[in-house]
Amino acid sequence: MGVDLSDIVEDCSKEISLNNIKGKKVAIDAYNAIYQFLAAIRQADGTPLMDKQGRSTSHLSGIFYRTINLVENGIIPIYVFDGKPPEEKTQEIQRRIKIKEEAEEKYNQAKEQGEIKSMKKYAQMSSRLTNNIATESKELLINMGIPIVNAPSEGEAEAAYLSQKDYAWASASQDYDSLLFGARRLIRNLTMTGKRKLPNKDQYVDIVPEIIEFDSLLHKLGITREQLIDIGILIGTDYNPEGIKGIGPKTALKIIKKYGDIEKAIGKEIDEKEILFDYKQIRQLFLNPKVIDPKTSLELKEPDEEKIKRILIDCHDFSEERVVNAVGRLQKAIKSSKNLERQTGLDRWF
DNA sequence: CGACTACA
DNA sequence: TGTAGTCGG
Repeated sequence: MGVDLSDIVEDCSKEISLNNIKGKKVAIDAYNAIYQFLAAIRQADGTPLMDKQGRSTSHLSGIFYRTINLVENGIIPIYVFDGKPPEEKTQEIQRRIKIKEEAEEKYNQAKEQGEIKSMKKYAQMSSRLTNNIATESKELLINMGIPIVNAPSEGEAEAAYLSQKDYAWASASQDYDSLLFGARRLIRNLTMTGKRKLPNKDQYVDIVPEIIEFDSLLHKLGITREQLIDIGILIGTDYNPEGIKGIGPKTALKIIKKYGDIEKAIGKEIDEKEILFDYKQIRQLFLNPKVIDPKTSLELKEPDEEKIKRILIDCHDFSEERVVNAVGRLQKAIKSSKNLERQTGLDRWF
């Protein structure tokens, strides 16, 4: 689940109103978003939304409606899809597969005992983002007129690159990895709806979008990007999920600030024998990830209403009324988004 | 998760 | 007009 920087980042994380993102392009980590939909859009017993053929449609519902909401709010989403993960991620990918298999097992047990709550919990944990789900999601987005980018490798890295090169104003993900990849801004909780249920509790909390600005984060912590990466490596990243035993975010920050980098802390607060990974190589994965330059500006396009209807209504049994209504909202929203862009573009000349 | 409905 | 509850696929 990426690098857990929450403890050292939270002081720098500021609430942001959707109004402040109006007219801006946001590179969305598509896998992160789709995974949330797959996990969350389910019935009480954990059954996902399905068409008549029993194929899951949770991802389509989630992408469709959330994207329209974003565009209605003047935000221009750019969905960034993962490519081939680096070799170094293999171990973490295997670990995740194992967790899902175990969750499936527990789901079956809960099902036998008719424990609805557990069924949902383990169904959520075992949700998988298949190639087919990614392909279907891309097809829907393209027909909605939403720009997508196929990352050559890590989506988070590509999203960070897009923000560095000004193809996007910010990147959006629940994970902090794009900060290690150098994203200029990271938006978390990029969603409209406020109240969310706390896991396992009958309590509700307000979920609001928040932003972390890369430069102010580094300034506030008094470190460089290289040092932030070293901190991440000590805590544990997708390339070394185990991190270093006994070192959490707070300790990692303290160590790196005191010694400067991992090398200089070895033999002091870090026992060399505890480093069971090639930290220099992992550093390079974050500093020089494989990315592509899209070369062309990423813009909204006119949606293809007929194609969207064919996908959602004909193929996946969505309600015609709902889809037609939503497509109408989307068309209108894209038009005003174009107007907004034209106006702010003109403003620069006056 | 987000749309939509029911109800104060 | 706001929100708790349920449905969607």
